[in-house]
Amino acid sequence: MPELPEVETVARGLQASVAGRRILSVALGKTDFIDDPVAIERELPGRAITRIERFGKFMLLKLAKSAAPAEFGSPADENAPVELSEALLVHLGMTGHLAPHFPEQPLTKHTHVTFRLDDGRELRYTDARRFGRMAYLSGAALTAELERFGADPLHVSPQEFTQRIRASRSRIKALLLDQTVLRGVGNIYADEALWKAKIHPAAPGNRLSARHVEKLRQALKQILLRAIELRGSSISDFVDSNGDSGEYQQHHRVYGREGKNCYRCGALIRRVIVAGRSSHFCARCQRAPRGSRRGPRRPQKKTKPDRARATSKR
DNA sequence: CTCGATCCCTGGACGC
DNA sequence: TGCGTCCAGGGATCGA
Repeated sequence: MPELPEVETVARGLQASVAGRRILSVALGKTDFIDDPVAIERELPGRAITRIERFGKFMLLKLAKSAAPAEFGSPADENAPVELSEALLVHLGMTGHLAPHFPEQPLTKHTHVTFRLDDGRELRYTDARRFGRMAYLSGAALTAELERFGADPLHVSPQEFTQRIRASRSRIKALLLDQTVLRGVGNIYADEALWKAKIHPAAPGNRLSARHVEKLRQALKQILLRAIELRGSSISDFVDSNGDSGEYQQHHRVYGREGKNCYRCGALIRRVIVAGRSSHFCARCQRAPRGSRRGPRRPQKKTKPDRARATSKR
């Protein structure tokens, strides 16, 4: 469940611990979560990690060709100050970890990528479920990839936020989770922000008042900033690049509190599926939108004819 | 345009 | 103790 605060925490840790290091070699394990494994093996060795930043739920390890001694008389250099942008994108998915280790530390299970660094350490990526993603991108491909994503909830202007939310009839919970609308928000912080702003997760974006939308923007930003201060939420196995847990899970108001009392009004916290995700909310504080009745929802209990093995792939 | 369903994957929780 | 089953969840994809 690494979302924006958790990824920010990890990125800051890596910025402090491995920025400036050069990658000497790459070792890959399972690669089905890597866009182009061959490109990783080919391009990364020799590159320096100049900086680590968060982009939505991604970490961007910015790379540079480390002082490949220019050949004599390579005139193009002046106008082409190195590849303007090349980076390794790392998405932690649900269970991804990226952290430096000393070579003598035993490899933990599910370690799929190891970058040997020029200071003797290894930057290791582990991911049990492999819901994460890794990709080496440069130039136009990098730009195009990043442009797919929406606004950063920490920096989006009130105007843009309002425009993005009210432009859609989708339910607000779906909009918050949609990375092309906002980048970085996941299930936990979406629920927390909606609770704080007193908005029902199933409310259509275009039916929210301007006032509610602005309240939501502020709630989201406050919650994310506070969560970053507390180094994220550790609910399953999240730890930062130092192996430390976050603390924000102790401040959750609705997430994971189904059946407990609302901290604001005392009513029971409920959990329903919205946009295919568990959504926790207070039925009293967060009123259901008027027209959202949809009629009695047929539970449509378990539909497991059998484990269909029809993989399509690609 | 929007939605639900399905799949990917594994570990942990739970029932027997 | 151990096995089976369900669930979690970000994101891609497909059909409705």
